[in-house]
Amino acid sequence: MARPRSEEKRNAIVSAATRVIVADGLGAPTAKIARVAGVSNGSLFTYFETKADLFNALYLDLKDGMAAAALEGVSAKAKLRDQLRLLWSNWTRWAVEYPEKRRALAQLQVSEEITPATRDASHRTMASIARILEQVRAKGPLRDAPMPFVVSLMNSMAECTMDFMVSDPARADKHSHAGFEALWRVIA
Amino acid sequence: MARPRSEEKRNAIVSAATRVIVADGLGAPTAKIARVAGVSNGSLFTYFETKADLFNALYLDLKDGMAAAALEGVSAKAKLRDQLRLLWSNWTRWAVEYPEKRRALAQLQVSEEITPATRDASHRTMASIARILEQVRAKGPLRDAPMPFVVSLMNSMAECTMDFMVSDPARADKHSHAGFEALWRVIA
Amino acid sequence: MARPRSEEKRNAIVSAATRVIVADGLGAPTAKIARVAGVSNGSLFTYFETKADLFNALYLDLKDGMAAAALEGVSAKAKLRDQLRLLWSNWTRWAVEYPEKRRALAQLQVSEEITPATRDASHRTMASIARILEQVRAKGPLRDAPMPFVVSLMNSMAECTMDFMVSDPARADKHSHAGFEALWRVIA
Amino acid sequence: MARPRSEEKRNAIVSAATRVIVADGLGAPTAKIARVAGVSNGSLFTYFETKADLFNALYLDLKDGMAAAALEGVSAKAKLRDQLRLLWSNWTRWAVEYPEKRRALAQLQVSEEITPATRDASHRTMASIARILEQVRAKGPLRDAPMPFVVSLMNSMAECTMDFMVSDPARADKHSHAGFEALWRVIA
DNA sequence: CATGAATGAGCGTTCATTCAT
DNA sequence: GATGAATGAACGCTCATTCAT
Repeated sequence: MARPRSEEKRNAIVSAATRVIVADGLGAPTAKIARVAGVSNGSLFTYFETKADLFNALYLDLKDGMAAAALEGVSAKAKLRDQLRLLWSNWTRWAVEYPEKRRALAQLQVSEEITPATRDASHRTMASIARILEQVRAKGPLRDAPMPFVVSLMNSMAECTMDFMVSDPARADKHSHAGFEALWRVIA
Repeated sequence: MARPRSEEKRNAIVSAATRVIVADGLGAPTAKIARVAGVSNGSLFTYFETKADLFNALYLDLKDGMAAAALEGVSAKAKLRDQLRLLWSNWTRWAVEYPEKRRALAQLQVSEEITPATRDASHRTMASIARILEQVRAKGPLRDAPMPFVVSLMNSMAECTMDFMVSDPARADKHSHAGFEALWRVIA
Repeated sequence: MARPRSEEKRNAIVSAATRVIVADGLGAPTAKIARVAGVSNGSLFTYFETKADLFNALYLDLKDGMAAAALEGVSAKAKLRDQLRLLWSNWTRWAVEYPEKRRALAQLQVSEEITPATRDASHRTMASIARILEQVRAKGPLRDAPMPFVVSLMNSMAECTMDFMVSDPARADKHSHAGFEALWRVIA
Repeated sequence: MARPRSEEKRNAIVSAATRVIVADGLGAPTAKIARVAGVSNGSLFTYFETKADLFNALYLDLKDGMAAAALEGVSAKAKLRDQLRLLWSNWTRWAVEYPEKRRALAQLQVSEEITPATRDASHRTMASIARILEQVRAKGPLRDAPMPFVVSLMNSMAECTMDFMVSDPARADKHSHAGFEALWRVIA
């Protein structure tokens, strides 16, 4: 269909999708997402042609938001370790602050509905993060490993760290720190 | 007196489920699993009461198989690093050898159908692996981190490693080695 | 704004259900009811949430129609015996005129799907009839029997009468008359 | 199939069917009936070729038992009114004593599975009862009504009476008496 | 464009009956 | 004959998507 009218409505749908996915999984009916968003089930399809489209858009939204949060205040002028440390701390804090977004993202990550194109796009969004990582890696023990491998490693180490921060919030900072040090040992 | 339940048929179903899940995801129709297994759709339900039961059983089967493969030939008398290295090498080789099992397992891992009880049972199956890891950790930098955190880290680092081994089989050994060294740096 | 729910469609479904139940019993597939009604099987469920809901609604519809037919032209000013006689005659004529409705109703009556709430509601619909009966009973031999017992008696005597009117239509009036006289002897 | 071996097993099935029907309705699985009877589901089908056959046999069994109970001690030499009174009292007492049998019978009565042949056979079983009724009717107000009509009337009046006896056992005798007097007024 | 009714393919599960043991 | 596994048609209901209003 044509371009949707109301950005507001689009956002309502995307945000409802996040909450509904967390509650009901990816099998959640589009009708429920629409209801939670406060729009009719028909309207959902004027904003997203298919359910898969909605999920792909949501995936990108979440990834963008996460990357933006992670990069907040990270300056290219700072020392590399400090850049990465701030990045890591922003990132893991985001996860604790928006557990729903993270849960939804985790579900989408493994969904077959997310197209390769979408995954590609999300890599572009993560590019700034990857650039910092690249510099750290360049002189470390993984200097010969493919970059995507290193990115994956960082991602999954971050996931682990976030899981423990979320499940044990009292020691969230401690877990975050331990995770960072582990990462640093891996790549630097 | 009557036809006994056939272990063979049960295995056919479990194995068909593995293949069908890889092809069609967890939403795959039970009827298709039955067809691929060469049994009637009704028969599937004499071996597994519900689709979720089948998935839980499959999850356990796969985890057990994976753990057994990983522990093959690992001797408690060997040096710790050698124990862990063999374990890692067995484990990652298993993933390359049975990519379908790994793909299915990955899907199951994030499924809401897998019950906490099943996850518990799978932890028990992984206990021997965890024990080795525990000894390595005891004197390393993560000596104060919770064991489940370390297990998670190892798991996800293994997953990353396997992904790259599968996608770039020519250098599988290299990736496996790099993964192991990274792990060692993290915990030892 | 959207297509409104169509009363016409609802009626088509209810009416189709009547006919299909007569032909196939209460086990009749909802899909067949939908087909006979000329709607998609999904549509049936926008008008009635479940098959049981449809049956409860149908039950009430039929009871209401039956009661309305029975009370047609019955005036509280007439002599009691004349009131009851007209009621009886209306009632039994309705049964002959709409044998399908009666057959369907008979099935529904014994169905476990009909909820107590529905049965209650149907009693309210029959209240006007019961009131007439009550007055007749008050001075007759059953003056000490519980009202529900008397209502039951009347109902089942009516059922018998209708059965014979339907199966032997040539003498329908005769049977109706004999039934009424028997009833009168019972209660007056 | 051939004639079944064990009369005992047949009875177990029939008796189990009674209980299961009361609990679960006519839709009860044959497997459950078999289990309650303590036989395998396959065995049920060596005693009754189909589920419908079982139901027809059960129907006849129940009717036979009911008729036998009703006729207990009824002597052709007694006065007609006394014969009918004893019959009625036996009959209604049977209903109170075996509420499950009556409930099952009520369900079967309206089932489409009971064949006309079976209904015929049951009439033959009720013949002795009908003969007494016939004599009473011969000189009463229904002397010109068809016998089946009168039998039906008596049946349904008995049903009503039993319902109230079962639901209000403290006054069972009173209800039985009131029912009998009503019947007598109808036919004598 | 917004709405929500309409559509119909699709799914998990049940169950009467058959058949291998 | 007894057993219970095997079979597969059948059913109620869901839901992504379309379309009339």
